[in-house]
Amino acid sequence: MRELPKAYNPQGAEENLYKLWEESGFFAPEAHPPWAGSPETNPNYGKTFTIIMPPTNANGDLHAGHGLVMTLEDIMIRFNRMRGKKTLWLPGNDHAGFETQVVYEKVLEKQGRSRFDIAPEDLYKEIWGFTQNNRSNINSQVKKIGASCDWSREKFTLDRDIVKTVYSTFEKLFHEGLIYRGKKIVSWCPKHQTSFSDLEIVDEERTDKFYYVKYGPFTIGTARPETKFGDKYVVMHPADKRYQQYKDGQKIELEWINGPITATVVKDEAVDMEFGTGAMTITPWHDAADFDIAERHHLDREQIIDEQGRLLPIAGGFAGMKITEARPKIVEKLASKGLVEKIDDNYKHAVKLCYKCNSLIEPQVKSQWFIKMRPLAEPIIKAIEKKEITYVPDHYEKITLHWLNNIIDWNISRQIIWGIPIPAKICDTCEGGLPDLENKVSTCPKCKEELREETDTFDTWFSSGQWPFAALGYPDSKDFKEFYPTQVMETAGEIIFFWVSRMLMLGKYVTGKLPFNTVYLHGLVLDAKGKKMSKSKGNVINPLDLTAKYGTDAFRMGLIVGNTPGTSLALSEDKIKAHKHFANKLWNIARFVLSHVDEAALRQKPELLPKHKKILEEFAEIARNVTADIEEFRFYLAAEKLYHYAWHTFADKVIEESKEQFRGGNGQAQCSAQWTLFVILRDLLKLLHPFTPFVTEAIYQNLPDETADWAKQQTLMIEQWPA
RNA sequence: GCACGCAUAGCUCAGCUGGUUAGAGCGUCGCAUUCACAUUGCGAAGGUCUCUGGUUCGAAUCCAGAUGCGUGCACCA
Repeated sequence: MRELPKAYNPQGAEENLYKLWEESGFFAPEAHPPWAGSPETNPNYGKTFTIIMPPTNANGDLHAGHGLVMTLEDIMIRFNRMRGKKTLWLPGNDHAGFETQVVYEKVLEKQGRSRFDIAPEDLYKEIWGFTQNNRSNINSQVKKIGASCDWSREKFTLDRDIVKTVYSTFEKLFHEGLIYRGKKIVSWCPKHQTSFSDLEIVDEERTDKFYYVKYGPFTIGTARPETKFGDKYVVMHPADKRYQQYKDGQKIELEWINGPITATVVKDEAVDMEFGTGAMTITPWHDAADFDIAERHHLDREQIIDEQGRLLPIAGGFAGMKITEARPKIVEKLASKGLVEKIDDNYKHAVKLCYKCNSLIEPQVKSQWFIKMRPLAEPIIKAIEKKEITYVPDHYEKITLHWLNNIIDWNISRQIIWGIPIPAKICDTCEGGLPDLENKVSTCPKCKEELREETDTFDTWFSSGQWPFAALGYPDSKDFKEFYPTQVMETAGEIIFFWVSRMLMLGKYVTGKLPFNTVYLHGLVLDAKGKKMSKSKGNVINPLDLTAKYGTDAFRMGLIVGNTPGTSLALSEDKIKAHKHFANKLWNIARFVLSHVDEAALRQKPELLPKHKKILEEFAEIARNVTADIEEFRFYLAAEKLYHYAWHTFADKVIEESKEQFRGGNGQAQCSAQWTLFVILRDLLKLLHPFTPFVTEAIYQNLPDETADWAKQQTLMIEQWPA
């Protein structure tokens, strides 16, 4: 008979429990509990289970979404560990290039400084220090969530060996013709002063003015008159009857914004005859569709707007103006020359914005490094079609296929200092470039000119896209050989293209094997009202406040119960509170059982009453169902079933009815009840452990040391799963 | 335009392969308390499962369509 304190106090218990686990050494896959060491006692002997933790951005605190990641992955890890698999959960941090630089720019801003005033190497050192501080901070927060990951294998995306792997991938891609340096139109953020890939751009529907402007004999439509200074090509559809008297290549003299120019007629099928007047002029330097037309017809292109978003000297009197202030003035000038035919005030169109600062994206023509994605995507499309990858929820399969089938080349150049430098030399004459890992090449192989060192860095996703094999020590390490490919990639549905799909492509390309065979995607964690959390809205919920208030187990249950994969979850404090009650209920269940169980009596299995046999059978059924639910990633159901069983079956019925046997004082009935209650409590703790590791361990540590058919382990974490 | 979702109690959502009176948490109302637990227990109210049609012995669940909401991608002179 044991006496537990009246209420469970998570605040006092959790830190020591985590320490107990960590010091036990069982976070590492090498350590196996006594029962797991042979195929006779462990049906999963020799099997591995590996999750590579999505590397946490080393630029701030843990947020609620991280809480969900850590909980989901910890559930899978603890479950598989208890099932006897050699289980590895590899933690890591991401330098998160652009994201971190943006965060750090805000830090600088507060100090009245700017990144453009700091020498690049000094800035790099500062951000390095910043991320190192954040790393240790974040790791301690991850521990508070209860993550049972192997800290001895923790990696950072800027570790020397990771960078080496990233470099060799870059070189391999280049030599196999899959990376090229090309002068193409890219999305440029005038605020952040860097180019992006297509994924960092968001669209927004806007209503603007649409101007009909006379262009010689034509009327052209435009929403951006400020880009039109250099327009010297007027394009129409070859089948457009309205313009059939104008021939492709025909020159026309006309009066334009800053005086007379010679325009050239171009016929191209990209023009939509239904839109505007069916005639348009093009600005290839600042518009992707125009760029394509210019490419097809080998037309000149000229920069009109500089990197800061100001007009260049070609704009004549408007040079130096920001485009927004220039626009009305330019329209005014056009109008004064009688060139504005009409203005439509209600033109709805989508504009492209920087996903981070919502600045208008100004496309620019730049020489950047691109990856040809088509050849990388093909094998993944085939793998998905052959069902070599399981998506949870499965509709992500279609979403991925749709994206892969329409994939475009990936710009991996970023004009920021915080990142992995692109190890290459570039030629300012031919604008080509080549990898030069050992700094050996000095003249351009094509034009024999002197090369200069590339100053751009890689898109962070280029390195994190290689994370599973890089973090495991590809190609020669023992870990890579033993744990790659991994089993599950669990991450946010939001980054399915950014990260998951690119990991599949780069992993398959570099190692020949898919990096994982199951992709589990969770939705967003929203605030209690269902709104996206953001610092500017001030509705960010700090997970550590909640764990401090209600206990980590309650927080974890609040994130898991009722949260189906792929759908977003409104994080309600009430729900977490309810699960604090659950943790306490569990504690009191244990309090009752342990105070009614005679340890000595457990050393011999009693003859069980038929009703107790039936109760144990029903419990075994629950255990089997829960096991199947976890194996099939229905954590929300498994958690709910256990919650329900513990409270409304075990406590409300089994325990209540057992009081009769304890009151009766009948020896056999009482022994049968004791045995039944104890076995269910013990095995219920095991089943609940992946979900609520702390309270279950706290109770476990108070269990008797042995029974007729069982001996207590060092920690509940390494007990054998009861189903 | 193409694609992918969602629609169930006042609120937030479950309902896994179609099968008896559709569930949970929170909220509301009532009752109970020295006996594991007030961080509690018991009970109640509250749902034509968006609509229409179909498949089926049987549909919240499968199929088709409609309506509403959301998301991604593309176009956007």
